[in-house]
Amino acid sequence: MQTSENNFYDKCYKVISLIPLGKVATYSAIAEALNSKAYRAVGNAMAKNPHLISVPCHRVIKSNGLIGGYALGSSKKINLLRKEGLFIKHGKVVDFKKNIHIF
DNA sequence: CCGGTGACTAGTC
DNA sequence: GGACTAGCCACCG
Repeated sequence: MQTSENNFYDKCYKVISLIPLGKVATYSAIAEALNSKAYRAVGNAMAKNPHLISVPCHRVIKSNGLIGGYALGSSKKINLLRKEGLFIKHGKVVDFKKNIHIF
């Protein structure tokens, strides 16, 4: 019985886990990868973040390049992204378009 | 079924 | 470029 591993949420986590280190993706991009436009639902999946450790949700940012939010605090998210080689300025990723991961 | 909610987005002023 | 509004989809009670 398929406990539950084919939901919209789990799909989000799966796609996000595909993001390589040093790269980022937008909520809309993830929704597109799921063949949907539910970028809001993607954010909901992160908000529940049952896989905060297993999934690099910190690599997910807004389409605007803003950091967005994080379960441990946006500051922690910025710190992690910086350690991955990304540049953050004023809460936004610098040249994030060059580090966007395309699925 | 319906209303409220959210780690969003695009458009307008 | 900052602030506000409306539209958007999935989940929960």
